[in-house]
Amino acid sequence: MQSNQCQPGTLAGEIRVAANRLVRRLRAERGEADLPEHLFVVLTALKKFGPMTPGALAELESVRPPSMTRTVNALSELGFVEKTGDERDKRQVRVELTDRGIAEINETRRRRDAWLTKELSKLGPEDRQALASASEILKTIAGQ
Amino acid sequence: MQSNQCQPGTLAGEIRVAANRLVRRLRAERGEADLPEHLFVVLTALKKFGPMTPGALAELESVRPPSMTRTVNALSELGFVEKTGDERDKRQVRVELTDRGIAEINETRRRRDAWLTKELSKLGPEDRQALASASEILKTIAGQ
DNA sequence: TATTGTTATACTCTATAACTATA
DNA sequence: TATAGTTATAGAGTATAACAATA
Repeated sequence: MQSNQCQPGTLAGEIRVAANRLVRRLRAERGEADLPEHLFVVLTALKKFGPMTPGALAELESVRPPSMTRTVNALSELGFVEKTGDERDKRQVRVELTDRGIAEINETRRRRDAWLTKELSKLGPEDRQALASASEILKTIAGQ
Repeated sequence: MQSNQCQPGTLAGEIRVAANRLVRRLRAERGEADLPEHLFVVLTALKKFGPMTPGALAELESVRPPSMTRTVNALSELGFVEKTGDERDKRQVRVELTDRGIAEINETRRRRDAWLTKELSKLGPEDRQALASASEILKTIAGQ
């Protein structure tokens, strides 16, 4: 059932379809109060890696700089990040999590993954392990 | 390294971030000539399941009926599907692959996954197996 | 009345091109 | 000149609301 998908070409299509379908489903399941995905991933990136420039965030998330400018501004208006100028290179901007941003990550995490968490709880440990491994692999591939 | 992601809650976040990042990356890698993802997945669904109504396609892909109407019309204008009225229930529409649509699937598959296929070829068999398993699991979860 | 699908309209997220400020 | 970021504008894909046709 799975062995015939181990050729790289076929597998690529399977992965692409699965990822796109999941993203659409997650959007449909997301509650009104939840932060949109592209905002939330920036908060988690800042928590994981510390303060970053908009350019670095754009590269990490595979979007163009103007898109990240809008994302960062939206987070700033919500009070979840703070933009400060770099002293040494005044072209650069430092984007930093605020206390409210950190709190938002923690509160949101519990709420927003409710549907997917429930689905995952129905799986056996082997399936969960496969998903954990796959997540790591895909994040690495997508971030190159 | 992976065992700490096997709690359903944490894992949900990992999967969500990975899926969204991959979708963005695939969009960035996609060539000009390639069919957009939401059009392509409908062609593959019709190939796999045979002729379907727009409503069934919308449910399968987790989009709303008006969105699927636009998708099906775009495919119809490209000559890849044909819409015919149901004889017995004249409200319903039957969406069917054309020969050109079938050819498009085959031609496109080879082209469009080039980048991801190349990345997957660098992986070992265990990683590929994990991705194959994960794709199946995620498609099932997202399709419910 | 309920169901299937469409049209009209608007929102979200992204991109490219052009611009400003700094190095 | 080159780089970091922003502003202006447009395109793609989705949604909700209102509508038409049929059951």
